[in-house]
Amino acid sequence: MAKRISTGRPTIADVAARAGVGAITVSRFLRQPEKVSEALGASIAAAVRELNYVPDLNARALASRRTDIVVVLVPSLTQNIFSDVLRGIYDGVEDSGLRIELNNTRYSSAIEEQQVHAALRHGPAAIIISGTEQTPATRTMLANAGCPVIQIMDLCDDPIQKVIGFSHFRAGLDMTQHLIDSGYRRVAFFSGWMNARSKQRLLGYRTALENANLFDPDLIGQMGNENPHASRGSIKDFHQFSTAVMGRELMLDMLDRRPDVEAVFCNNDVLSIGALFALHSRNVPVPERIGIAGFNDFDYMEAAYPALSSVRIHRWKCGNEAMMAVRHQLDGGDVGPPVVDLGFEIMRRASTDRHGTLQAARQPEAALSLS
Amino acid sequence: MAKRISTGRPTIADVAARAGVGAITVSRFLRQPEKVSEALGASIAAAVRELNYVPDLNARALASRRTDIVVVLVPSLTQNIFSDVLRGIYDGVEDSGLRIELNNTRYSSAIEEQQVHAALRHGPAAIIISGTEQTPATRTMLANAGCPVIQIMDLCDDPIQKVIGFSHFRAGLDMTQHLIDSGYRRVAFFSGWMNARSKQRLLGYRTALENANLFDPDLIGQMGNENPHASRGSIKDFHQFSTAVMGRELMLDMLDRRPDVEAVFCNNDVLSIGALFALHSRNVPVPERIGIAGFNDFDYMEAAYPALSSVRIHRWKCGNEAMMAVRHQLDGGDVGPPVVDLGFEIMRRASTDRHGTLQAARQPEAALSLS
DNA sequence: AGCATCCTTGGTAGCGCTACCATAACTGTC
DNA sequence: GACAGTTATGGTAGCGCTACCAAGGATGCT
Repeated sequence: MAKRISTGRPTIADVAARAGVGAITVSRFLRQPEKVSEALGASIAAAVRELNYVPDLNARALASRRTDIVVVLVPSLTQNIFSDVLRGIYDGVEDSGLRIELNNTRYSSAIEEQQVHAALRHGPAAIIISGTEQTPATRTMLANAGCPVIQIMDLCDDPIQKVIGFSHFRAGLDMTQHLIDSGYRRVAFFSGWMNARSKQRLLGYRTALENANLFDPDLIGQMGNENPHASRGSIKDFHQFSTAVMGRELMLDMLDRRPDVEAVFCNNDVLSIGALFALHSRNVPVPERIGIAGFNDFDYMEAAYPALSSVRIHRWKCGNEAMMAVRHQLDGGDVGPPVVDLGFEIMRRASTDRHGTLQAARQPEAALSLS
Repeated sequence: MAKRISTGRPTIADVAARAGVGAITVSRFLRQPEKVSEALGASIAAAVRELNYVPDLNARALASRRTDIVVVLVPSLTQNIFSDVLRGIYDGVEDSGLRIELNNTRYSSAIEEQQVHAALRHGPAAIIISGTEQTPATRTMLANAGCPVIQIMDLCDDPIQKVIGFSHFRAGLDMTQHLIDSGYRRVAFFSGWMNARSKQRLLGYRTALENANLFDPDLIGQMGNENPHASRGSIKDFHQFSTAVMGRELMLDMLDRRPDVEAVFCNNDVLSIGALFALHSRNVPVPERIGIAGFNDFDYMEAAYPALSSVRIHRWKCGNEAMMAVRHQLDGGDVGPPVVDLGFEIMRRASTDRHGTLQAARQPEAALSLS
């Protein structure tokens, strides 16, 4: 009778006995098969198969002080932005044996710090963290984590190890410039609650308008000053950061307050959908009277009538490249360039095509496609 | 010189030495403080604080054969449905010390089976799994997992331990009935790729129409027969299950094919948005000429013009109740009722209000709210 | 007082794996 | 053919924690 209840599952010692080798050789074969001769490898593989042996990950973790867990920290689960990033991460994890521990930081540095601290307790294989605005304590912990650390969805000059993302400032700047170039003068900015990255986009908006001598602070519409995620209370009547209802209300309010508004740049696509419906309800012609642009380029932007312009950002790619970088490093590869700029794309569609140039240009195409 | 490089972090032995007690007493104090006398507890707590001791989770896992990891399996990250469920789970995990390992099964039973198998290798604290359609092998593994197992987002008669969700069949049935009651006769059904739960909703739709002698298979519009998630190839040009563009195309096609169509029940809100824009583009009056209903009740349904009817399902609550049930069980509580039906709500809005009854009924309310 | 019972505390012996070192076998060089 | 250098294999000793058992002291009862 054993003193301790064992799992009953075969252990590495069972495999070693059956294959007639030392336990350490089995361990070595499982992790670095090339270091074991072919003959032994074959008999070990056979023993593993016959016993249906599966290594115990906890024992491995204790002995090696390293797990297979990639810790991912995202600020929010509400927005599809991060589901796309996560999809990229999951599509990159396949067949790697890595597991993903997902943490929700709720846009709170304090929660993020605590989660990083907790995560380091079990020696993660790697850490993927959203944004570049970590607290000094978090940065220090991450710098000393002893594993790959990838920051994503933003850019900065001094990443902890590596950052993969794009410039929110430039994205805001370029879309605003597009609106100006399309002939709109009084360009509004709509947003829900703003995080650090939203603020960069707002700064880009402001800069573009200031450069054109068109900036008017009165045209900035914002709802929801609190960070609904960071608070622990009132979980049930949870608020989202940006909703279509907010976009509608912002638009209706702006129409009343500033009927001379010519275009709105929405910090989030979902706001732009709400704004569009508000204009529909008031029979305001889009894009002739008022132009609309969003941010993120979710799929419904293209389907809208009129189709809505937006800034396409590479969410899936961002997550996927981060995971690929992690795997590359875990396989012994180098870190590569510390800053990877994935860029973005200004999607010019009917909703900002004030003078019908887009349609005119497209006409021949459409004709061709019908032939 | 130690034979093995230790972490350098204080261990339980260091704490025990400092507090002048046995290591096991420290361990006991950390896990079940009530079993240790107050005097010793105080000095142990002091030692923990002074040394900044943090237990090693991997060692704990190896010795106790149980981790703090709750394994969550969802079929998709694409749809906001599951981000809401996840939010509920995360809102329930706070301050529990539990960690979440998120797996994406891609609507594939084979992948799900493999992930459950892998997850059980590290003795999870609990498992939360979407749906009730597990393979026999998966069911067996889960039944023997030796930890709480909660199935969510659907119902069945024989849960593995406990199921928390709602009836997709009844939801489909009730919404279709609502359309019939609103005066629509030729009611279409739009869907993208369909999973088991979507099929239940379709069955509800069909049943309601058959009961009213109105079923017409020609009015079912569907796009995307493949399961884009289960395949491993072509990850980059990834398709979503249901998109607004699909909804638009389905609507345009239906208008051409069956101009007599009177209403559409979309299996997903995002399809209904596309359908609405398609009708806008053809100047078809909603809800007078054609009614539209969706499923999920995302926030933009209320903001649309006209506001879109939908089936509100309790995604957040589903995730949250699952997590609460897990914690209750881990704290030694009982499993409770094996089947928890969270129900759903038919949100009647302007898009299905063919005869203006809703508006008429609301008028007094609106007047009151202005006073 | 004597005995049974409960509660608190500690010692021992692993959990299943891998790091470190040692050894043996093989290779190539002069 | 002797030597160094390389490669393949194994033994030992933990990694840091907790399950199990035992012992001692306190309590309650007859």
